[in-house]
Amino acid sequence: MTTKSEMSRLEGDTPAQRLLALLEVIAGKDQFFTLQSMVEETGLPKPTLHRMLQQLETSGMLQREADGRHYSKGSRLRRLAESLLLNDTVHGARHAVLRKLVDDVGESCNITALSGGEVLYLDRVETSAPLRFYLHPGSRVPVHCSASGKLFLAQMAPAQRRRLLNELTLEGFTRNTLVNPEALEAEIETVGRQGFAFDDEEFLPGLLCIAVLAPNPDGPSNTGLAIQAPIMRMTRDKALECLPALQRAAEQIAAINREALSDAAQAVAGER
Amino acid sequence: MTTKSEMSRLEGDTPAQRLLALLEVIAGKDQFFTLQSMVEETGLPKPTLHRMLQQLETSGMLQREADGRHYSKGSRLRRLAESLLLNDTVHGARHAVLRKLVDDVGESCNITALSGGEVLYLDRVETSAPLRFYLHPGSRVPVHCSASGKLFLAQMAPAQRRRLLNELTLEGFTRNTLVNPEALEAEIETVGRQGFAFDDEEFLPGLLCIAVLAPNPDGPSNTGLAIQAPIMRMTRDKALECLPALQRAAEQIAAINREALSDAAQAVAGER
DNA sequence: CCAAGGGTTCCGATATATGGAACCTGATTA
DNA sequence: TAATCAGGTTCCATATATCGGAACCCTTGG
Repeated sequence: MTTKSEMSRLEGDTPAQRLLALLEVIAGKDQFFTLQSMVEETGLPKPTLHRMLQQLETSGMLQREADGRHYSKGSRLRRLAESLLLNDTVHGARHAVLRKLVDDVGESCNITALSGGEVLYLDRVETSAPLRFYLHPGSRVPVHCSASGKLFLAQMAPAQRRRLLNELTLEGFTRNTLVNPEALEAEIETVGRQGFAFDDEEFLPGLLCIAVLAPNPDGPSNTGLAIQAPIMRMTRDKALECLPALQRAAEQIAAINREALSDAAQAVAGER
Repeated sequence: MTTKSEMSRLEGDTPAQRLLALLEVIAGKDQFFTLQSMVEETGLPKPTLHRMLQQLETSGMLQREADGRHYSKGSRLRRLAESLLLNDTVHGARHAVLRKLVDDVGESCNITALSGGEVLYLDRVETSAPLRFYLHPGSRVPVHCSASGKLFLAQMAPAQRRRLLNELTLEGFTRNTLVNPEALEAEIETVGRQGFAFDDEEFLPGLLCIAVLAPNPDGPSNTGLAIQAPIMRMTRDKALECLPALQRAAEQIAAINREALSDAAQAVAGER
């Protein structure tokens, strides 16, 4: 079953990226593993893998058992993982705000960012209601058919926006998707004036979203916050009722971002 | 204060290892950071660091804020860390056994392995008693003056042992350190017969240890288990009273190792 | 309009990675 | 005891990535 099926051959353009991909495979293992088992799992040539594992071993990321054939995760790797998770209060704080918002409005919510001309889902908390859309952090959607995407567009300088939109094809996903540039411009103008945006089945049939930006007084914001619900439970009017809670949450997230930025500027070396 | 003090210039012999070291620095950051701040912290040339960060960004390990200057940890990095910690029940299980042993005997205990001719501390749980030696996982001590080290030596074939000891200098740390090869051989012989070993102030003055190996029927064991206590609270006789508890714990750890190995051999692809 | 402090790009010299093939090693089998 | 085999390890010519000084490009802020 693990023969030659769908192993992704450790994609990556550079050696370093391939090594990270290897680390991900290793991270998922809950047992000891051997060179050979990794060869089968990743499809990499044996000497290549041998070299990679050797590097990880000499740097203390992996360790070998007595037999010299089985590897397991080293203490340095574990410390790295712990440190990564411990020192991520920014994400933790954002996530807490998100969770609270989901509690308040009873629908799935997510935090988004503009990345490479697309909207990137940074984090997401699902409602507990049985009927729901399943979208996960890390996925991307086009700007022109996303509520927060339209907000990102609205805060751009016109020239900048035109440059971006010229490179993009306004792909139509549903009957409601704005594929006409003029219509999109008009919508963006409205959205910019209002300070919030809808996505009324413009990307997925049956999905209605409302979004705002985490306000950033010093310039454009790259943090969107959106509620997503099936139209079975949500209308534009109902969504508007959630707007205050949404804006409150957005302000909290803005405060978290602001703090993280100013901390970084000072770079105080205060460990606890 | 962060000017030119003691930044370690990201040690590492290969690019990949340097990148991992960079990841460790990033892991410790709890805020956004910029290229420039990393240059100051690591001493790496700007273009080099720029390339590294770029690689991490394009692979989703990092992400940039709206200003394009501040980086933060990406979702893929977070997932990697979570996966690393979640799928490490081997370590978790071992640690639980260790913790229980510390409860039972009331003194600090650790799990060790032989690595590159030295004894490596894999894990350690401290007693709560106020007076204690502070040694941490990842540190190394010479084989000839460590209780578990002597056990590792005792299970080697004589030729193998001689090869190792010939390369080592029997450095003396205390009055009790066995620096005489004949005396060491005799001790090893005793230790091998008994199945347990003492370190009676042979490495650190005032520190007494007793160790056993996690038994491995299929060959030599690379897992030692030791109790370490200050002589204020511990004598050889008292240590012997702890031996049954120690051996019980060692057997449990052996069972955990055995399981992890057989799982690995089968390499069943069962996710939950 | 001109600095100045970042970030980004260039590019030739250099160091690494690559992976097929050969080699070693210990365990099993004949 | 020798032949076999399944890993692991090493070799090495070639392809690729890294390195980092220097120059370039932005965005502030005077």
